[in-house]
Amino acid sequence: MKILVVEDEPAMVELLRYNLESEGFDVASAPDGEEAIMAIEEQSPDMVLLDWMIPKVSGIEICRRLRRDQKFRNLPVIMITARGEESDRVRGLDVGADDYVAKPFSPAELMARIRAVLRRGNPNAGGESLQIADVNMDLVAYKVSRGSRELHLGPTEFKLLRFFMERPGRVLTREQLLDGVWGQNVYVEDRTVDVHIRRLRKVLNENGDVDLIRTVRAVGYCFEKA
Amino acid sequence: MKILVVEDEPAMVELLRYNLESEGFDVASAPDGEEAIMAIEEQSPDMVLLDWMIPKVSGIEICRRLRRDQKFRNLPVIMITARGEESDRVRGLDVGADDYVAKPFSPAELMARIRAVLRRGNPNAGGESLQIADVNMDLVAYKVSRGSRELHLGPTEFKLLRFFMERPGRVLTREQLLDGVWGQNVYVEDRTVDVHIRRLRKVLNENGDVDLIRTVRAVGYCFEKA
DNA sequence: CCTCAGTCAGAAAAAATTTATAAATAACAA
DNA sequence: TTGTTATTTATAAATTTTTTCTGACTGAGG
Repeated sequence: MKILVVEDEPAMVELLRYNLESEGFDVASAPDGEEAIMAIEEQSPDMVLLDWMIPKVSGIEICRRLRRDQKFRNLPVIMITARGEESDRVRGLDVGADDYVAKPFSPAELMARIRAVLRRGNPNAGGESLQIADVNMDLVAYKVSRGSRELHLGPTEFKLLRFFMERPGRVLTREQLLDGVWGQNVYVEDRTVDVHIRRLRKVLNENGDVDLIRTVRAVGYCFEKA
Repeated sequence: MKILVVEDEPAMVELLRYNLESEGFDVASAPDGEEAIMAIEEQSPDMVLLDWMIPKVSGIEICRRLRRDQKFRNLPVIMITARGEESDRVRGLDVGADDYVAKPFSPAELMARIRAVLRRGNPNAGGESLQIADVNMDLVAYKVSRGSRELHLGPTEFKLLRFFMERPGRVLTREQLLDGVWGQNVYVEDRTVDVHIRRLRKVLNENGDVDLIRTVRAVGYCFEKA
């Protein structure tokens, strides 16, 4: 779980880094708005702690941009700032921040808010199994079954199916699948996805079961919800 | 959008009701924990404003129960309470509340927090589907339906319809359509647009439905608003 | 060995574009 | 109005292109 701290005061960065690392998070930091934007693109953190008053591009502006960008729309953002005025708080939240913490803040409360925001973003976390239609994936035992039939999946097929089942009903592009299943800086061909889709289908539909994976031509694939 | 207010002081309920209704929410209320639980089951609100100190079953306990219940795991909860101590705030958030507001609070800030929490819960709200007349386009699942009938569109028809539905009631020239749907440096004949319009019409009006695409002679086509 | 990931290449399927022709509409003159 | 003509759009069929499917092959690693 990586958290990007966007803050220009080194002392504050260190305070946050210390607390976050104690909670087991990876921490990256950026001292100003421009670097923040680059860091978000490059490191794809799981959450951003964003100071309002930072050089170059303001926190508010960054937040607005993230919310407009399809790719980062759901990236959790907590705004941190010295401005405690109510109107500022309202503005911070309305611009799309997930939460708002005023300086000076208590580290324990900030950590609680971080946990709360992350818990929301990942409502599946904590769940030990996924169930879509008649397909069940046991994330603890790493076993998958369709109906009463146990399925044997290779590691990649497993991750692929999991990625699908965490996003049922969504059409996912090959690029999204490669990023999510293979990892972001892995170079493999687009066609590789096709092949694994085929293998997954083969196992999933061994009996005459209906195909739950829908091909959306020129876009990608979708695991059907119902 | 229905919000359940769980609060035992009538004056506070009225204050909240007034503010919420001004923002266009439906409001239900429950004076204690037991009634709250029933109200959640029966009315299935979209969000709960939960006072910590209420009779019978405490707010904390209700929150805990909701978080354990598969059915209500994702129901947004904002805790409201007189207790402003940091340890209480941490506890409120860690028990699974989506946000925490201490009394006395400013109505404007509470409303901003409500909007923020609802926005999160509904990441689909931000233009993930288009609806014009009885035609619905789901941009996440890539599914199009007219009335209750599902339609099958090829990639180009899909993009074309999307382009139209994003600009209902506007007459679009073939050139505009080619730029918008095909891309700006693609050379294809004008007639190609006609062909795709025809295919789109065919699918859209398979039943005896009225044609929503109006031909504007010597200009182009228009997707009718109503 | 055995399993599995990745690549490739040809087959198959689906969809896009062009072409040719028919139909519709507008413009205009009688 | 009524024909006539020119222009524009509709439609089906043919062709081409794009995209996906599929089986087979290779090599890595247990």
